[in-house]
Amino acid sequence: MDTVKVLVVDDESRMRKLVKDFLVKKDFEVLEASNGEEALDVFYDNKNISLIILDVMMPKMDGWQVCKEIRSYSDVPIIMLTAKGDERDELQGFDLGVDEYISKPFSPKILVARVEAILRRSNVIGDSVISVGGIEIDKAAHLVKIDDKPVELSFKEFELLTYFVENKGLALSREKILNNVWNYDYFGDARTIDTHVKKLRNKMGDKGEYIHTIWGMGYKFEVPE
Amino acid sequence: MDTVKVLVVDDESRMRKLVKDFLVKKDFEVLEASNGEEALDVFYDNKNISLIILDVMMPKMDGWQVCKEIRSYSDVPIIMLTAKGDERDELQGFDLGVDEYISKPFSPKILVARVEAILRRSNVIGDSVISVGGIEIDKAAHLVKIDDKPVELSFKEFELLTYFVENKGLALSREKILNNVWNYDYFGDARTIDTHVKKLRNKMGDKGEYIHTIWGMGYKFEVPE
DNA sequence: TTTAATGTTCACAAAGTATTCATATTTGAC
DNA sequence: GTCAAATATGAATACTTTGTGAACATTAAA
Repeated sequence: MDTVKVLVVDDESRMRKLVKDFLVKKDFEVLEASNGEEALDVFYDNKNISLIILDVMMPKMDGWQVCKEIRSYSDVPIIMLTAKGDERDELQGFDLGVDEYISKPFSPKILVARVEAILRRSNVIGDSVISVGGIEIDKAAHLVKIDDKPVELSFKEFELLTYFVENKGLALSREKILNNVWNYDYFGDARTIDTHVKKLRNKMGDKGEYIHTIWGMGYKFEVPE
Repeated sequence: MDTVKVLVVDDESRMRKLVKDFLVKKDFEVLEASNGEEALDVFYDNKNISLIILDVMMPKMDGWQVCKEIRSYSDVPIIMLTAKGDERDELQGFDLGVDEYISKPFSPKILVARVEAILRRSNVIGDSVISVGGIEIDKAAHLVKIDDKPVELSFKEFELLTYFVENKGLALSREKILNNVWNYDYFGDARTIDTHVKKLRNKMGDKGEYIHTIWGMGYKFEVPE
């Protein structure tokens, strides 16, 4: 399986190093940022960051702002680190869509354990086979089977189908699809998606109908009852 | 939407009540068990329990055993409660597939916030579904159901209905509707709204009557008592 | 470097939707 | 009830979005 990328954001390099060392030991790939602005830059420049560990108190742009900004684009899991033990702060964090909230000082081992727990829950690690309505996606093997027959998909087609399946039942705007299957800074034509959807539908046979067009909005993957 | 079921397992009834009260306030349905064996019974007798809050120290069968047992059958999210602050215990918990680990004493509000965070991550709590008088609008899925039957609405119709429902009971002038459902710089005929209202009413069947005309003023969405 | 596969863009056809408009109907004031 | 103004309605038209095939660009493999 590919390495899992984690972005660690803290203004203290000592703290970043501490966290990084423990994550690297568990085979995570660690990216770093020393303030909020940098965090956003790094996040948008790298496509598949799986989790963000975010310090609250930072110069330029604090953790809350970073969290808000990122949440408007992405559902990536976020763990907040803070020195304060203020309950209201913590509740505020959860309202912003934070997944976990850890007070300094903390045990690095436990931080890593929580990272793994959250990634497990968000299907990033663990079972790499998703199966829905006769469609079987093996992320680790980069393989798709439909009704137990292998289907040859290109890289982008695979990514797109995986994104659809992982978000089944949800209406997905072209913008959202671009942000998640392509890079955030992709400046291409949104119609590219249409072309890929067309090819996907063709290759999927009957099951191509599971990808519904929502006119004026985007697409939705849905399996019949 | 259906209520979300949470199973609270603790041998102290005082503790169960505390947790239950806070969960009920947030519209969760709470089931209780006072020891490990009971917890398993309740879990297997109830199909759709969405999350388990599990005390570690209990007579008969402790939290770890319960967790192990349940994990061999189910991926239901589990939050462990414990009096100890022992790191090794906590790591052991995560290894067993625990999602969260909270030390007593804890803030009930924060417990509830963590419950919600985990359920959000496991896609149990979807983006809010608005439901009024038999009309159900799922914005995330871009879907409208009337009396549990899906209704096909066009993009504008969907937006218009959503606007009505989100402002039920309020008299809405055409100008206001134009500014909110259309763009502020929309330069078209206000009669356009009439046409869309007409189509909406048709597609809504009986429930079309919920959109009232306010003569000389605009429209109002209202459900009968 | 060449070749093959994949990804992207584009133009046009096809489908679906929004808007306008003419006419019918309803409403409230007198 | 009558009238004028407002709203409802259906059909025609204008517009937008999407599907599709082919050309072009890019990347990876040979």
